[in-house]
Amino acid sequence: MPELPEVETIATSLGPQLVGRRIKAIEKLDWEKMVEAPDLASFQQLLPGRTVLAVYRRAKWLLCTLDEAWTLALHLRMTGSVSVNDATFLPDKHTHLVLSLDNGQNFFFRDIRKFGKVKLLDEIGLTKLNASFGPEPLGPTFNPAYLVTQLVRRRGTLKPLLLNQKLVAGLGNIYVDEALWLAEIHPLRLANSLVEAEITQLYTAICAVLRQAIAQKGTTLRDYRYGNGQMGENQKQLAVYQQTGKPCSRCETLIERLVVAQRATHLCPTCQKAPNGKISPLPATL
DNA sequence: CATTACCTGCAA
DNA sequence: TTGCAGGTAATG
Repeated sequence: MPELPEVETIATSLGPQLVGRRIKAIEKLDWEKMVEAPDLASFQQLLPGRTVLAVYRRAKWLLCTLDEAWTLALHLRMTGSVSVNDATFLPDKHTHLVLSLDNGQNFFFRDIRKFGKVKLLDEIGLTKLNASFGPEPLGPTFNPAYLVTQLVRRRGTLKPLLLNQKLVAGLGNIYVDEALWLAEIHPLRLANSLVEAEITQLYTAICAVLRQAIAQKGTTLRDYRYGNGQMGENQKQLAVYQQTGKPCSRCETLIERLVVAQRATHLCPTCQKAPNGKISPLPATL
């Protein structure tokens, strides 16, 4: 579910609820496979007693800086959500991790599909996690020049590359489709076929869709919530994602759905001209 | 590069 | 009943 804007929104709302709190105990942990590191016994031994110093996001990871140089890292994957609740609120069957806090509240990690992951990282683990991702798209090292150097030397289809967290961190299926529509670029274009002007346009579009989505507190399609169960608003702004059959807001052509890299992909076939050799000849205007 | 696996719930 | 879902790792 959550991509960069959703995890960013969650981190922002979670910070005031967690920073300064001490974790008293692990009250529930009934899906042990979600603990990726360290081993389960160490996780259970090390976490109680830690104090939360900061909450932030890197890529799609939600990171809680703890004392003694530990970091609690959570990945929500498709259906994960977190919340902080009064002690009277009991976890349901999908809530697989509950941490009691020193103010009497409980931190919940709920995940219907059980794809979510939690790790307790030392400084080396955190460094390795950071190194496994490309630049933050809204940070200083992601810029048109970087995108040019990355795309010109890569073969392969554009959309899967944009989903690759090593190229740029935090994009997922929603925002890749939205950015490609905004940039008027077809998802099946080969990465090394883009000219510089298109790459600059793509860069601008990626930043724009992410900034708008953050301003809208994320896209709630089904499960995503932030804060006290609130829904995002960005689903009202989607141009193509899950808009199959509706008219394009730029040209009125009906939005189409296809499958690219095994992922549902939405586009305007008029605005986003078909790539050479894949669907139809590339118009000379490109 | 494509396919499969990991899981559950929901809509068609 | 089938297909589909915001993600990613593992496997041919």
